[in-house]
Amino acid sequence: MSRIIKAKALRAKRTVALARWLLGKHLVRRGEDGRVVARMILETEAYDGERDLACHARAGRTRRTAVLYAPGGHWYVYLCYGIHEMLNLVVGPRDWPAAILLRGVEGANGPGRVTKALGIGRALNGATATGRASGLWIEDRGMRVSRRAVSATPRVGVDYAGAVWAGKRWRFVLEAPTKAPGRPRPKSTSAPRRA
DNA sequence: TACTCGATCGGA
DNA sequence: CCGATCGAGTAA
Repeated sequence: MSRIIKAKALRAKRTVALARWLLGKHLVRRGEDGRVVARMILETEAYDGERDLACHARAGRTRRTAVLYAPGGHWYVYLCYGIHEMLNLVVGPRDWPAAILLRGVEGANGPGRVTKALGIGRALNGATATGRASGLWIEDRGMRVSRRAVSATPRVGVDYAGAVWAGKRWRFVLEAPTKAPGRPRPKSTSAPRRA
């Protein structure tokens, strides 16, 4: 079972909830040669609105941030540190600038490595993320993610945003699904429940 | 036009 | 820890 994520789904929930929801979905890339590669999304980060001082839209609408104001379902790709391409999924309704940075997928840990691994560059900036047309989309392949398999931490590299915004735990990490039988359930010690 | 500084990474 | 490397944003 495998279905392409539709724009509607990317506009219904709030940005932070979507960042968590994307964990376990698959980033699917069709290359020039027609080969299709799918990697499970393992790490995301939410950027939400002009008020969010870590978000590129903090300075409002500019040539670069224009795509963030598009309705959810487009790609936002930009160059960071002059070297690394960063892949973001624009989410939310039109005119609410928000995006989710894809920081990690199976086999690629780190936003710069994700794009390098899948051959993603700025040519995809503004392209649709909700269909095969752009060669890059997201699929739900039925992976179920339990709440406790996800950890939430502060976003990386945004100290400049100040304590309040840098402190938001808007980075979500899915611990790699393990096939092996889980560790034996910790024997519930018969210790008293309360002191 | 002249600056400054990054949503990072790999190597010393 | 440091340098790479370049475009967006800002000030002038």
